[in-house]
Amino acid sequence: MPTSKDVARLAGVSQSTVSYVMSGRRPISEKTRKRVEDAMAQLAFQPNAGARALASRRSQVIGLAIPFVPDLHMGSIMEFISVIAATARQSDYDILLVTDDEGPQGLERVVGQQLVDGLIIMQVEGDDARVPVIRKLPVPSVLIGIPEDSKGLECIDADFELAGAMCVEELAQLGHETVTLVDWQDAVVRRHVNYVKRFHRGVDKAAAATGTKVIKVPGRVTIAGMEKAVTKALKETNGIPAFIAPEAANQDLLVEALHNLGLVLGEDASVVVNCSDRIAERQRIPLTTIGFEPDEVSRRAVHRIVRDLTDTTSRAHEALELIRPVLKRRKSTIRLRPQR
Amino acid sequence: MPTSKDVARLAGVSQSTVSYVMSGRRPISEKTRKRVEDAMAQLAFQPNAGARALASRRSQVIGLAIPFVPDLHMGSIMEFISVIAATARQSDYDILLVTDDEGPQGLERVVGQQLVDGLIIMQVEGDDARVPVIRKLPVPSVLIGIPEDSKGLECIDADFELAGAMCVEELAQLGHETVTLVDWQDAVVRRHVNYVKRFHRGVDKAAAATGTKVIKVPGRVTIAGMEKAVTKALKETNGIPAFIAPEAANQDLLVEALHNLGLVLGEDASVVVNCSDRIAERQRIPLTTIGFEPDEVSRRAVHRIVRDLTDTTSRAHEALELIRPVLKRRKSTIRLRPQR
DNA sequence: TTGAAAGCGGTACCAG
DNA sequence: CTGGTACCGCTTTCAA
Repeated sequence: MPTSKDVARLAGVSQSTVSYVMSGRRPISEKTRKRVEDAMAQLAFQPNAGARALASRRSQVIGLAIPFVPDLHMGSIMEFISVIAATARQSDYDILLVTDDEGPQGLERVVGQQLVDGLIIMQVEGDDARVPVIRKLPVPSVLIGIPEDSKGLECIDADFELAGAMCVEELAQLGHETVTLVDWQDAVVRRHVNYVKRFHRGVDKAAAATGTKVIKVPGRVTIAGMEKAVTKALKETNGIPAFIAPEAANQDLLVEALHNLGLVLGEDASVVVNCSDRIAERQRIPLTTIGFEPDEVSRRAVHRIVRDLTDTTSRAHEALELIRPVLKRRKSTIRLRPQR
Repeated sequence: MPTSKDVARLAGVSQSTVSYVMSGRRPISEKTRKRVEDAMAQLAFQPNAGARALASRRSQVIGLAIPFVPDLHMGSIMEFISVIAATARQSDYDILLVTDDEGPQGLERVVGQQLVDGLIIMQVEGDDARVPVIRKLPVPSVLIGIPEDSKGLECIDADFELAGAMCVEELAQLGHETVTLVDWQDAVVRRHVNYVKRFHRGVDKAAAATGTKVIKVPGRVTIAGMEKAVTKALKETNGIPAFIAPEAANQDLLVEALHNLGLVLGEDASVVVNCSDRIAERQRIPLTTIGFEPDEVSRRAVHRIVRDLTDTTSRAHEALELIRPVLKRRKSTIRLRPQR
C-alpha cells in the first residue's frame, strides 16, 4: 500500500503538500496540484483511515444504533439503514453499526474509542435508556423518533400528529361523517413508541374540530380478524365508510378485507388514507399520502448530523482565524489544534 | 479523553506495559496488572481506535456489503445484518456498511483506506460484478450466496439443493404422489441468484428418485393469483394435495389461499413444506423445517471471517517465533512487523 | 518482568 | 506558494 510519502517522492514535493492537495486547506499552484494528482493516480493512492483519524481527530464515520427487536417492520428498518448509509457517503462519511443488544454502553464504546464522530439513533422510544447516555456523550447525535423528554436533543421523525389530523380533515372534506381508524398492531402499541400517541392526538383534535365521529379498531394480524373489524365498523357508520390505516401491515390486510367484502376502493364504497405512498404505488390503489416518507426521514437525519459535524469544524476554524492575529502579536504559543 | 500515557503515569509504569496489559502479548506480574487495570478503570480509559489501527495495522472492523435493491425480502436482509453485527462484536469486531450503490469500488475504497480487515458480501448473485474485485483485494472475504465461478472463494449459504430434495422426500414418505412447487416470485428468479436453481435441482433429483410428480407454479403477489394457482394445482393432483413453498412471502399467501378454499392444513387436505421455521412458529401451522436458518448462515459467515483473520495473525506470530532465534544468532536486524 | 524509544501515516504549524 | 517538522496515541522492538 502506497503512502502519502511515496506520492510526495514521486511528485517531487513534500508530504505536507500532498496533504494540502487532498484537503484543499491551502492554495496550491495549478502545476504542483497536477503533479501530485498524477502521482496519486499512478500509485492508486488511498489515504490510511487510521492515520488520518489519529492526526485529524475525526474518523469520518457515523455510528448508527439499530434496534435489536425482531419486530414486525424489519423491512422498513432496512430501508432506513440503506438510505442512511448511501446518504452518508454523499458527504464522505461511512456508517458503523451499533447493535442494540450491546446496550447503551455500545454507544459509549464507539464514542470513547473515537471510532465515530457522531451518532444516529434509530427507533427511539418514549422512555429510552439510550437517551441519558447520549446527553453525556461529547459528540453530536440525531435521534429518529421523539423521546418523552426531548429537550436539547436533535430529534427527527415524521410529523405524526399532523398526519393524523390531515387524514381526518381530508376525509371530512370528502363528506365523511364517520371514519374508522385501524390502529397499529398490539406489539407496536405496547412498546412505548410515542408516535402512536401523537397520531391519535392529531386524529382526535381534527375529529373534534370537524365534528367527525371516529371509530377505533385494533390492528389485526389475519385477514379473518380484519374482516370482522371492518364489518363491525361498517355497521356503525353513517353513509360512505372511510378508513385510516397508518401501519403498513394493516394496509395490506385492510385492502384485502374490503375486497373480500365486495367493496371497491375509491369508487362506490370507501376511502383509505395512510402515511405511506409505497403501498399505494405497488398496489395501484387510490390512497392518499401524508407526511414524510421513511427515506425522507433518513436523509434528513444524515443531513442534520453532517451539518452538526461540519458546523463544529468550521466554527472552530473561524474562531482560529479570529484569534490568530492576537496570538501573533503576543508572541505566545498556544495550541491551535482542537483538543477534546 | 485519557490516553494510555495517562494510564501509565497514574499506574506508575511505562506506556508499553499498559499496552501489554491490554493485548496480553507478554507476561505481566499480577501486581502491575492490577495497578494498570485500576488506573484504566479510574480514568475510564478507552484506547483510541485510529491510533491502534495505525500501529497494529488492523482496524478490528469488518466491512459488510449490503444489497441496494429495494427488494421484497428486505426483512430477511435486516435479519442477516443484525445477527452479523451482534456476532462480530462477540469477537471484538465492528461492522462498517458498504452500500451496493457505491458499486465494487466501494469495496476497493474501504480496503484501500484500510478501514476494514475483511469483508462479508451479502446477496451474491450468479454473475456478480463484485466477485472479480474481491479476488484481487488483499483481505479475506466471505460471500453469502454462491457465484457461478466460486473457485478459491469462501462462500456460505443454506444448502438449497439438500433442502429441495428433503422437501420432496418428506412428502413422498407421507404418501404423496403429486406435489406442487410454488416458485419464488418473478423478481427473484430474474435476478441471477442461483439458489433458486439449486433448490429446483434438489427437487427434481428427489422427484426422479421417489417417482413423485412435481407441478411447478410461479410465485404470486396477490391472494387472488395464489388462489387460481392453487385451484389449478388441485385439479392436476391425484390424492391428497401437497405444497412446497420455499419463499416466505408465498407461504403467507399460500396458507391464506388454502384457507379461503376451505382446506385445513395438516389435517384433511394438504401439507406445506418450506425452508424456514419462523413462519411456522408465528402462525402455529404444521410446517416442516429444513436447512440452515438465515441467522445460522450469518453467524457462520462471521465466524469464518474471524477465523481467517485470526489465522493470519497467529500464523504470522508462529512464524516469528520460529525465526527469532535464528535472527538472534546471526545478529542481523530484520523487520519483524508485517508489512503489507 | 519492565522501560525507552522508534515507528505507523497522516495533519497543520512555523518559517521561508 | 512550499518545505521541514513536531505531533496524534498506540504497538513492538531492543536493551536492561
